[in-house]
Amino acid sequence: MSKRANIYDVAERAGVSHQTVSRVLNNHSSLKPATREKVEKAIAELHYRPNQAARQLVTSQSRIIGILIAGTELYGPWAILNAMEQEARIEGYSVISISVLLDSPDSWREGIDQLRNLNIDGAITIALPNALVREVEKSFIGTTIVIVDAEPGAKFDAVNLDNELGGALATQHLIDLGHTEIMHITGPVGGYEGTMRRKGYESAMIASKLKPDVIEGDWSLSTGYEIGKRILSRKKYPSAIFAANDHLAFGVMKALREAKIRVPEDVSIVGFDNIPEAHYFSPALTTVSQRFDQLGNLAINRMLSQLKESGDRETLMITPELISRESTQKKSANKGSGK
Amino acid sequence: MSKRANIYDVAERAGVSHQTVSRVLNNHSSLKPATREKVEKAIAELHYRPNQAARQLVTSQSRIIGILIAGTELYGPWAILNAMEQEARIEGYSVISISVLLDSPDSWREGIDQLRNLNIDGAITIALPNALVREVEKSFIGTTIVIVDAEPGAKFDAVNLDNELGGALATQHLIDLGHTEIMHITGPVGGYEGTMRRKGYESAMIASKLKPDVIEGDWSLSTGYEIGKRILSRKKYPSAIFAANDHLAFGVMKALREAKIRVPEDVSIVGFDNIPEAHYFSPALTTVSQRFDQLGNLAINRMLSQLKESGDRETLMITPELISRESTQKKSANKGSGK
DNA sequence: TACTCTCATGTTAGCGCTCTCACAATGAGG
DNA sequence: CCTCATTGTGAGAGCGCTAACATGAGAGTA
Repeated sequence: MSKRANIYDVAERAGVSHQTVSRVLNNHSSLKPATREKVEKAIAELHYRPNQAARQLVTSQSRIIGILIAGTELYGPWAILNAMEQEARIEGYSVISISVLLDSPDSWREGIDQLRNLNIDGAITIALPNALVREVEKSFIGTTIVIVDAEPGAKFDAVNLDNELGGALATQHLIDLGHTEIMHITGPVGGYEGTMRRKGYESAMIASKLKPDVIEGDWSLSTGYEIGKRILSRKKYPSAIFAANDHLAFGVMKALREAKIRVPEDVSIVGFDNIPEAHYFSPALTTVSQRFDQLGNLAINRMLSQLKESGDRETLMITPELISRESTQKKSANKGSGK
Repeated sequence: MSKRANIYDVAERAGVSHQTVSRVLNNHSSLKPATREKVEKAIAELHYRPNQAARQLVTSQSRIIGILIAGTELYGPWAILNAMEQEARIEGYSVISISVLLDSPDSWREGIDQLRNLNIDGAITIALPNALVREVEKSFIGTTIVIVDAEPGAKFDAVNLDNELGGALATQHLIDLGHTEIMHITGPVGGYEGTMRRKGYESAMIASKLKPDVIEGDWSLSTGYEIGKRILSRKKYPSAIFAANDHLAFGVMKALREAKIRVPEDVSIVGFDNIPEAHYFSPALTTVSQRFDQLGNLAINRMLSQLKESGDRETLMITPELISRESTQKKSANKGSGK
């Protein structure tokens, strides 16, 4: 195995010109079946693989999609990324993902820079804060962009979960169970998803003439725990809590547990995301389920169709679903509030 | 913004030859500072970025590392991958990850194929079944390979957690608490990590003259749950269980909870991995912690040093640590066994 | 039989870069 | 003032591929 074969080696072996080999490689029409077979035989014998760099150089497309992702601790982004990778592979594309720190603009710039140095055909952003999405839009002028789980801009395709609906669903579930003091713990401020979930919560509350009670969080387990403790230090605590994601809910539940407050008997809890652990938690977590895989697939499909026939901008929305488990129950008259 | 600038455009603007620009780009010595500055100014003004494809074509290296990963549901591989991406970025490398299905050799072939079509400088495998690792070794002859969390071969660098030690640590912890009937739920058969953890368990048991009691599992929550139910249907159940990962432990705990068997009062449970949720579970899970980030960093460092000065093969090992939480306690005489 | 027209294949140029080699300019030593 | 090393810069080739154009062999038509 001296050197990697190139297109001329194949051509020589097959007794044709290198151009004919290229035609076989790219599935051109007007090729005699016999010729094609000869070439394919030679390709197989030499274990020939086209050099992607050369191909990229001349076609100026890499069949690589760059993905900018934040919040590396979280299940959601990874699940989406994974779905994207699978879907892209089917279409012969690959995916390069760069993950940046949610709260470090320096790391944003660095990530964007690296992505720009790569020859990517398009960029997808997953769950980025609004400010970073704007940054990406500015940096990738001329590049196709698809935005996932972030504030849609008019200029780019976006694929989102209907976070507002999800927030409303969660809240309405608690209202339907008779709760009136329902607190909401938000995701990080400046993030699209959290903002929309909060909006859903607020409108559902107001629609039922209830007073919203919001405390700002982020997506982390530890913040959930901290906030749980903070809630307990109040004079009065709510009978139900809607946390903006499952991790926050887990954190809160730990704090409640430590204070011997029972879920769901004393406090009902709803999460958001339906991460795999939610079903197995004790008590099993009522949550809003989102199809991460679907989100990923849709995003890739949008990207590829933009790449092929750059059509109109679209914002797709997928619909969340409430999964009712053990962590929520009807409010009982004698419980839920006061210390 | 008509077209992307190339090296000649920069050269013209700076009043030098393209070759001098190339030298600036590649940090050659023997360049007058004044010349360098002129060129850098032109680069900035034109927003010039070198075309990677052209560079790859001539240098025949892409500065991209391909990563083959399995078990997409799991926290561990993603955490490792994430660490790798960060570390690679520091060195100016990028990472392309391909994830394959643990139990589908078809998907293995496909993943390997895609990776081979890419111009990667090296390949890293994460947590693959032994059979797949062998497959990778065969397919990437001539390519630098680093194996993470899998059976080390003599021919390649490997970076592993000391899984055997981890298994022993977990088991010994239970033995130290006075347990004698300690069951182990393994990871998937044919996987390196699970096998080694089991080995650690078995030697610890035998060293204490206890009889190993093993049931084969995989890495999933649902399998943990199924096995939990199966254990309960026995005449006698153990007073302690060591599950090969945290997800299995969570599953088992749910099954126990449903049967009103208390953890840790009736049964102590130890997991493995220390996923973020472990600390927040109810009861908080005693587990064996592994530094996924460290694993990822080491792997990238091995890879890069191989790429630079292909030295000797090494197998690195990192050390796990037992994290004792609420799910384990001293065996009390009157409990733990029988229905 | 000459003339188009199609199909199948070959020839050539060039994508943007790095590498090798050649050469000009500078300065030290005789 | 000439030689010779040393340093800085330029010219040209070529990496492996695709796209555009060129060519030749048959088939179809008058």
